[in-house]
Amino acid sequence: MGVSKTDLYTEKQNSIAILSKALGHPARIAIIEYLLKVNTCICGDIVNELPLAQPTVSQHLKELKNAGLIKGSIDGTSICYCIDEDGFNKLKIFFTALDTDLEIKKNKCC
Amino acid sequence: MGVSKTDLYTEKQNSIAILSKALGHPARIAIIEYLLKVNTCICGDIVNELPLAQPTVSQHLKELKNAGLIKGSIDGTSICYCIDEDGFNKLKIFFTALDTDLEIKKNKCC
DNA sequence: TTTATATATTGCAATATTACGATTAAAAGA
DNA sequence: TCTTTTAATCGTAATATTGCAATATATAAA
Repeated sequence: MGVSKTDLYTEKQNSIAILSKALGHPARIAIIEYLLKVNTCICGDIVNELPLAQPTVSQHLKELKNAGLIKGSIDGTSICYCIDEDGFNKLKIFFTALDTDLEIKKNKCC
Repeated sequence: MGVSKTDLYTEKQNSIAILSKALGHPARIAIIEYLLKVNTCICGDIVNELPLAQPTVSQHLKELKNAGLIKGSIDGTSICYCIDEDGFNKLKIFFTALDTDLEIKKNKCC
């Protein structure tokens, strides 16, 4: 099928999955790392940075934006992109709780 | 194409992307959450827990195992699964560094 | 107004993912 | 040995993703 039954899971499960999925491509990790380094940049900067064509970069930016991991604001003919803390905070909360759980339980395995 | 050019990115970028991608489906988040709750379980337990058929669950388990997020060991006719800390530690390191970066720079946006 | 610049959108081909029925494999018990 | 139990694998259909050329859009500059 290729389609996931999102209505069968909790809102939190879907939310974490959407955020994780957006980070599930090396180009998008590269974009995030670049944005962390330069704080803000325009699409063209990323096109110069990555070995991908402009439409492909634009598509990756769209996915990161839809997931809530980056923000973009119009600045003349270009668009200024930066990290969106909201998305990363949600992930941080999830992984922190997960990590606490693992430490308490000392990760009992089989 | 549908294929990502993994050789064009750093090992770290690919590694984080693979781990994130594995978490990019609500069923797999549900499996992780369930494993955190019960520590260890067999495939059949997850089949009872999730609204998915046994082959589908088996496939999701395989992906989580390949990514290094869970471990499985043979126990008679069944297989005992548990969290693999190694994968989650890699993610933790990435997100912790990212978070430190954001706090230092106070996330300067456009 | 025309032209240049920057980015988004469209359309398409190649490939990957998701889901499940049917089947297989492997160990345990009768 | 035969049967049951448990989980993996195979095959397949439906859908999603990735990447790019071509095109569209929108603002700025000349």
